[in-house]
Amino acid sequence: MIRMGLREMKKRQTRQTIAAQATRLFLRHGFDRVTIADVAAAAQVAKMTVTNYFPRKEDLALDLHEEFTGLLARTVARRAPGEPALAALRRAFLDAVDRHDPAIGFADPDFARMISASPALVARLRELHEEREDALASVLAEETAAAPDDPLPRLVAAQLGAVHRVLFQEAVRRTLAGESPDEIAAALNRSARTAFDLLTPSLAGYPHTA
Amino acid sequence: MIRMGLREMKKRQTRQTIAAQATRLFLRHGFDRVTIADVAAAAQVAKMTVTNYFPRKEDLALDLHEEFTGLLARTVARRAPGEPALAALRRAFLDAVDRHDPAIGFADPDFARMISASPALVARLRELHEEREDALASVLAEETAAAPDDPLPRLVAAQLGAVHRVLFQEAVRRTLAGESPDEIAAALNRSARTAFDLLTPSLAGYPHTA
DNA sequence: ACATAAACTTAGGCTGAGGCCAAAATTATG
DNA sequence: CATAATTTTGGCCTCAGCCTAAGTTTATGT
Repeated sequence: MIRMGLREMKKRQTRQTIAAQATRLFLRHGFDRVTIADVAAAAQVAKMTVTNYFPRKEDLALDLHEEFTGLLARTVARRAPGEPALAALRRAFLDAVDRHDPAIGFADPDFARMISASPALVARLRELHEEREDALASVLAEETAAAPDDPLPRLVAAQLGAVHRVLFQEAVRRTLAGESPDEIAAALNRSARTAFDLLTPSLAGYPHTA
Repeated sequence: MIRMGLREMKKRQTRQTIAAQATRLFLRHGFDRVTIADVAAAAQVAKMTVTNYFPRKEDLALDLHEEFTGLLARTVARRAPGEPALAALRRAFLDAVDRHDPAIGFADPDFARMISASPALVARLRELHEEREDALASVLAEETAAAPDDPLPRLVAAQLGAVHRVLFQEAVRRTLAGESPDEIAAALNRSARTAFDLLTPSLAGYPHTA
């Protein structure tokens, strides 16, 4: 049994209730037409409490953060010793496609519609993609013991991040177009192979183990 | 002489005055501490007039839009027939470095500081990078007569866009660090070569003219 | 030249996000 | 059981973004 006081239990409970009510309202009425006050009322807490748990309104809808932004960095950090980053990410992505993993873009059509319809959420998603790329760049810089102003880790992270961003967007686009998860998976599989094949000549040897 | 009515003249004048006053205030006090009402007062117009010309407050500080977002697409569209996109962009970027072109990240330290200090402006900059990438993707898709769901043009555009984004960020970072334009140009030249060399194995043959 | 139409500007008000604060309620700790 | 730490609360404030209705200026057709 995990050590956890009553206080922490209640916090989780409150946070969970707020997020659940928020998601419910957002899906029903659209992100922009639901106010923080509405969420607070539905969760039966004060407006300020909502803000305490979710500093920005967008976080109410995109409560992934750590899981999402650390995805690429974790995959690379945990890969087999000596394996190129590109190969590890390729494998991980294709696995995620098979799992219909939400982290690479699989989502309910309603959820996808909610996100796409809101400029604020789209902007937040852009920010998350960037954070994810930065985290990957950090791992690559560390691993290769690159000098602080060596542009290579950032460049490689940008290439790899770009691939994942484009594939994420394709998943969302197809979801909005009404395709089934299996159709989307098949298409993503093809696109991913195209993408990773494209980068292979440039990145297959990174990081250099020489 | 260009044909232009009195009305259009006045509009330009008003827009120019608003933008100038806004920039002056932003540089002096910081973006977030200047309100639209302040700008309106300084430009001696109504608050709503400011909003009419610049729907978003961020546009008051980043009034580049067309010039910036069309940069890559234009370079590729106007390159010599048969020249790879990568080669054209490489040449254009290195030229821009020599020119200390603001469009690739050269800016006054004060201006750079103003942008970086404001989350809203940083977010807007992300959005502009994305628009630029989308414009490039459109040109590439058109040129290669790619099928609507062919991921290749988007992937290539993402790679090329990523390079430009990383280099832009490096320019800003070095500006904030107090480096001189010449120092920055020298560093950017090296980084750009690294970046374009990195992509060469993957992209030198795109688009295929076969 | 004049009247009418079109376009732009204006003042004012409204909503909602985000930030702040002091007080009350709740939980933890000695 | 008392005291300290934390969370919640309600209320207040500023400002961006949007709207409306009216006023002003410029363009157009007769």
